[in-house]
Amino acid sequence: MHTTINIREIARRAGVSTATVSRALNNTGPVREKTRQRILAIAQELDYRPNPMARSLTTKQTNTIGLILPELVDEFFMDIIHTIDEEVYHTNRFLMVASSHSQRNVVETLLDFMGSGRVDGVILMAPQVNIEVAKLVRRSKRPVVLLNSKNNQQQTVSFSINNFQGAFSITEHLIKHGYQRIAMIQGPDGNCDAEERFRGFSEALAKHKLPLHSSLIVTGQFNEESGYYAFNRLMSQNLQPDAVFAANDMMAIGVYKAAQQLSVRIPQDVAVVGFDNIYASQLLNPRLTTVHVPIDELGMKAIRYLLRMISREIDPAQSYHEAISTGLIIGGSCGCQDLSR
Amino acid sequence: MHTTINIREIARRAGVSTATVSRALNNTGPVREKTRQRILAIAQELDYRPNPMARSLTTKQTNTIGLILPELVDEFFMDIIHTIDEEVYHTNRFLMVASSHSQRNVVETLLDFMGSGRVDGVILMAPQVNIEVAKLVRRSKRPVVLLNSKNNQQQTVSFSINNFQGAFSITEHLIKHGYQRIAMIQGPDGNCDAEERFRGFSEALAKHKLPLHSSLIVTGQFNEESGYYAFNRLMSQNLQPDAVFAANDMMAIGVYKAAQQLSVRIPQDVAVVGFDNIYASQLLNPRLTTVHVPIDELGMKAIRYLLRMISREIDPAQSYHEAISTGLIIGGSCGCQDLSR
DNA sequence: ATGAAAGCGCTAACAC
DNA sequence: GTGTTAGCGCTTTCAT
Repeated sequence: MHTTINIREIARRAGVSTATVSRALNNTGPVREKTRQRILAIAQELDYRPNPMARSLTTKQTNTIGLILPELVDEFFMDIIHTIDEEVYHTNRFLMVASSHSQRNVVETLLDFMGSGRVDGVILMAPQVNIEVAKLVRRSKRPVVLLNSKNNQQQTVSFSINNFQGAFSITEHLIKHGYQRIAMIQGPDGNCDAEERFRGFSEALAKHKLPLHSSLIVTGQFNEESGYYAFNRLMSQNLQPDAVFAANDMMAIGVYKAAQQLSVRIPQDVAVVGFDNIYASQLLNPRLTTVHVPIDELGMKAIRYLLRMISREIDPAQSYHEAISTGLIIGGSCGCQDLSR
Repeated sequence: MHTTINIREIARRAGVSTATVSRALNNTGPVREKTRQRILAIAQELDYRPNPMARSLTTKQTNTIGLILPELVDEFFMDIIHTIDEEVYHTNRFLMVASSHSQRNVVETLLDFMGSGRVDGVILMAPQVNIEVAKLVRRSKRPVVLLNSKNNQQQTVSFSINNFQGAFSITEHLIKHGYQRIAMIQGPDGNCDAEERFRGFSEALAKHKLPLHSSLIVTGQFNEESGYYAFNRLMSQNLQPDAVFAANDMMAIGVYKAAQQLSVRIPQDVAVVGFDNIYASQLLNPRLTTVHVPIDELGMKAIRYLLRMISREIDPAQSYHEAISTGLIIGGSCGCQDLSR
């Protein structure tokens, strides 16, 4: 088994110095055309591939992007990975993916990624970013782009879904249907997506002078199971809702399951709407009315911005925030004539 | 902004040599306990993190695992990533993810990952692995584990779903229902999952002496749209099926949509079954009868095996193959009493 | 246009 | 138990 071929070997065979080989291969500095050709030919023939570690050691560039997600489940996160991979691939870089296995660990993962120079930059999705993490991000030598974090973090770069606007619109949509007792199944405490969605909900109620019944507000965990239990709880009390806004589609699916068991008809007895527009939401019967989250756009903007920070085309110290608009997807679950089936 | 702190700085402050620091930090070789403590304290205080590139350069280990998937879409692949990340994380490694953006590119990605030593090993899912790739894998210096590839590749390590068995069972299940004209919507040509599923289907028919009508075999692309068109085609011909086996759930979803538009009732008019048991399949009405694919187990076995190859606990030159059994998920779409709703 | 040589930060013989 | 030193493979001044 032949030993790994390195730049010295190429240089030796071409009868030049390693410096020249380096210049020829990287198009950095002048090399006589003839020499260039010779070097390239030899490198080609030997299938030479520069050792990325050695290169990184000198250049301090890894050509690697880090992506930290809260969890590695759901098509939602898959879409993020997909979009970012696409962009990373086209710029000849690599993608490291990690999930923040616990809140404590966002910090560790971040440190491992950045502190030691394993990546050139990080995209961090952390709907529950705490102060410690925020501090870390601000101090980081490598650029970091935040996704769906509290947008009041100063001195950071972040992109997020306009949760407020989405929640506000869909709530107004329910109000225009004439529903009077609109319940909300909130997302988990401390999750800023959840908070913003709740804010959109309550401000829409306020605008239309509808009361906010505390008994109609329950908290879920953004998963199917909690939606299921939440709906059961809502229907078992005196004040029953005529419409339910689940803070995400997974919980809405739980609502559908519970409704079926309780023989509650959607939307005749209770209207249901969600948030995210996941693939499964279109399979529900009736199709779920929900808020479309342009996840591709989110990922795309984040990675493009990060790459420009890395190339210093944008000053990494400059803070920036952008909220991406959502859109309403009308199904039959809100009481509208469902056009999709 | 202070310059990056390195091992020399730690050594200087501790009044020892870099060698000692290295030994203390890595628990390799003897260090007097008192010295150890001092070094550790200083490292801690300065929040010192060894440069992984420098380390890799000497040790020839990257602590990074490469994962190459056909595409970065679907919960299916997300589950793979999830499982592998979990294991990778617990062994203090990192995960690089890439999709083989085109068949041509499996080769390039593989070469980039391995040839240059960016990763310690690779998990490659390539249902259409060609000869060029197979050769590459066999020659590779770094261990490679193949997922769902043709299991007749010699001298490789591979894990796969037992597609044959799954397809055979579910086809037999349909036969036991008494269906006589069972159609199959196949997966794409050259895809070995697809081929095996078809083989299971046709052998089951053969075993029960049922004819294989070529007009009842159509080819899809493993996506919803192609399932939709395939079903339309099947229903528009003289010989209409009384049951349809879609080679994966996504195509089965397409079948459901087409059936609804054609006012074909499932299972009264035509029974439908799928393969994969994706999340969405349980949302269909009636719930889809399908084959459960233990994707977690697949990912887990692959990564565990790979790690053992990397640690030389297992000889990487030794070839190995294991097929993971599937299970039947009974819904209402095959004509069985659906228990789930 | 090319080469010599320093150095990136770390590990691992080998010496003491 | 600790230090010296030679790399690992590459890029990059600085000469020439």
